[in-house]
Amino acid sequence: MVKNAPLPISSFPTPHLTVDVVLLTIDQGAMKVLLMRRTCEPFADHLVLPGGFVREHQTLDATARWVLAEKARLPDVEAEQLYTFSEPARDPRGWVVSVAHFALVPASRLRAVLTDAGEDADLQLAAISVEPSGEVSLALEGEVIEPGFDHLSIIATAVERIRGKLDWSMAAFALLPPEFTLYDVQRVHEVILGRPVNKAHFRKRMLERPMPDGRRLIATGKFQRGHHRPAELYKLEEHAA
Amino acid sequence: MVKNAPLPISSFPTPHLTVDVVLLTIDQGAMKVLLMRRTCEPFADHLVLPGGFVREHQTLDATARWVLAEKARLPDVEAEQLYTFSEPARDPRGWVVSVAHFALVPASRLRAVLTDAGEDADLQLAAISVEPSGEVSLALEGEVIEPGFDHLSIIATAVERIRGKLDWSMAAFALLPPEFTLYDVQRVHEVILGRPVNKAHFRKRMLERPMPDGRRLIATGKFQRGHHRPAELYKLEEHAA
DNA sequence: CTAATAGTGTCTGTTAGACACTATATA
DNA sequence: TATATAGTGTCTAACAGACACTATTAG
Repeated sequence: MVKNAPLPISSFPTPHLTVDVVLLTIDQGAMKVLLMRRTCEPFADHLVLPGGFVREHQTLDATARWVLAEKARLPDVEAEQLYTFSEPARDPRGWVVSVAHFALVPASRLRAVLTDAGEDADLQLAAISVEPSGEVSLALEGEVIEPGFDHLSIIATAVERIRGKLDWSMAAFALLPPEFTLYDVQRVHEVILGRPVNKAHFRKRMLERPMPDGRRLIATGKFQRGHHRPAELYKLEEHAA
Repeated sequence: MVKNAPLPISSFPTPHLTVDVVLLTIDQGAMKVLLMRRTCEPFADHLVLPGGFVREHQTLDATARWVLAEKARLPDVEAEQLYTFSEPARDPRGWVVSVAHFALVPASRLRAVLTDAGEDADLQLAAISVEPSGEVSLALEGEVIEPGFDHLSIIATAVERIRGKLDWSMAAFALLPPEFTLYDVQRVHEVILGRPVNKAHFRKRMLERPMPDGRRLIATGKFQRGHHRPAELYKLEEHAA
């Protein structure tokens, strides 16, 4: 695989390079990940992360966006690079290195895609369980499932990453609709961290401290009516631009 | 995107895959990075990060260790994966994707390698300056230098990463000899963070809190004699195994 | 009214920085 | 002695969790 640019770069074999995307959401009080059912070997009929080969003259980010748009039918979703997986045996077909990315989307938007696409798209939302030890497992309608390739490791890495950056990032808001109650935000944090957080303190902190990008939470004056006392809806301040 | 088992995987071109290593150290009160002088085009005579192609049946970690051992003459140094750089124009020779790693080593050990190898090895230690804005620049003996390829971006990413994890990691100890004074540790933190830290509080925290791996700092009873009051030497507790 | 959820006030322990203080070596 | 560096004690502010309290809706 010698390049014809000024000089040959090297005579060694080159790997196939792919991007796999861990699309996380919070649905019914649980972290879930989008998987696709494979139709061919290897791992035919297994569920795997959506992914695709990196094309020449394309960046990894662009490939991740392409995967999200084409395979998950989610244009306009940003992905962040997670880790590059290179175990030689990770793909039985040969030498395939995968740059894992992760992305966050509100369950409402994902549900729309799933029902719109119907079942023919073979898109599934698997629930993620995280042991206190950090071990991760997946379940579909209560049944534990084993994803293909090394994709369980990739998902575990994504969970670890989002837990680590939750506090100083806007991650929670990427998982929520544009307007939300403070309890919604708290529940997102609790689900991701896998433990309860202090209500009074959490609310104070969210309202007093601006987000990493400088924006604050502002009350909309609107209320979410439920069976009991309505909760006020908040939104992120507009971008200062 | 044909995926017939077992081969071929895809008919698209595949990229060259390399590993570049950001080897950081603290020397004379400054963060420094190990660079090598290139002898051929492109960027002939420029300084660049040590790196190498990933071979088939090798992991990225193994490649990073190989680069450290062969190019920097530092066997037994561990590298951590940093970020994968994929800008199509980053290498004028063609499509080269690089998985950047970073590693930490005490200046004493690096100095030994540099003097031992002599200047024929073309290894250089460049000082890293970090603006409050986060912008990074390199200097060699006071002269600002521009490394080849996108390696300045890679170094900036490494600085950002080590700043972020300094507090909860053992990073400082990888940059120090086995025995050190508490001031040594404080100075490492100050250089990396680019700001002073509180002496009394820093010492208390270092002595009271175990490291992430559970080990504590223990006094050796030995003292480093200088021009004034000697400072006690500490070391990391032995591994519990 | 009660039940249930929304939201607040107050206490307490921990962490961090400021800053002044003591301690001990060399010269 | 002076001086520079090593190391500590104390105050204060910010932060986080515990927990009880008030507030407002549906029914």
